[in-house]
Amino acid sequence: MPKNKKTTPEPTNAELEILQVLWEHGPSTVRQIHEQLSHRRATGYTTTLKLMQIMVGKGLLARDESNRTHLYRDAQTREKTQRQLVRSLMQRAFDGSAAGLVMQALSTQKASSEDLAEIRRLLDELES
Amino acid sequence: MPKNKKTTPEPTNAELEILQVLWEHGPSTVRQIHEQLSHRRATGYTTTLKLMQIMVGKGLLARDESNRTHLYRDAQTREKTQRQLVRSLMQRAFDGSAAGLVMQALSTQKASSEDLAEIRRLLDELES
DNA sequence: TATTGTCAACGAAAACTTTCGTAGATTATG
DNA sequence: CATAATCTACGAAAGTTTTCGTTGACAATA
Repeated sequence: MPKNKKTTPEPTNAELEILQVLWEHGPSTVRQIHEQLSHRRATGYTTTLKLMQIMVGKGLLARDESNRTHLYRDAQTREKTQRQLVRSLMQRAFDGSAAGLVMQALSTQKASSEDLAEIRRLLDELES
Repeated sequence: MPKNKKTTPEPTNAELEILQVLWEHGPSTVRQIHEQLSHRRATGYTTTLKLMQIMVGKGLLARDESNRTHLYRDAQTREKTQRQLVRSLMQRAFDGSAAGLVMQALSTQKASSEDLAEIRRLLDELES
């Protein structure tokens, strides 16, 4: 009985870690997610399970229950989730300024020259 | 007896709202912050006060107690805090990719052509 | 079939964040 | 001076997130 909220809530930090694994590996079981997660953080299996159940409740994940071992996948596209997070940070810390955020991002960590080229291409698109 | 943590923790959402007001108006009293804040959210004066006291404890704010009415200011520069948040989001949702984050940010909201030009300048710098 | 292992479900504890009521001190006002 | 207003401090309640122990169902296997 999924909740019927208008908007999907933002994933919490722990939830995002699970999403990252799903983004990298595609639909997975709890066991698989937990396996990957345990390389980064030290939490129990049931913690991961519980989080994923909560995420289904929130509409962040969907699952296939046709087998005993459920298969989970992201309910939103990666891009949609990322956009939501970026928009949120932009509002909360950059007063809504995309340029401000972009500039901090670029000065924060060196992007590869391919990345920079791709950003240029995007700029060209946006200006046309 | 201030804590002596090596790194300043990330501001929470409510804390970030307070920082935004400080960024806009400069060093302020609790009353002033609360006044500004009340335009966006509905919380009591003591809530704002308590948050700001916690923020001092965390090292997010500093205060001048020489007068009865304390004067608060940000303990980190705006840019430092923003970079910290951007870096965190980059890690948590973009697998450390600055380019990925930048591209979502640019496609999220139209930046002005001056902004775009400024970003180009930054790209030029980064490539040299 | 009996034992062992894996799974989902549940609930509650622990940790963290946000809220505000109350108290005591200081300053302003009548 | 007495009263009211304003401020900091404190602590605890309410809300949210993260953690994990335990249980019962099912499956693999000896």
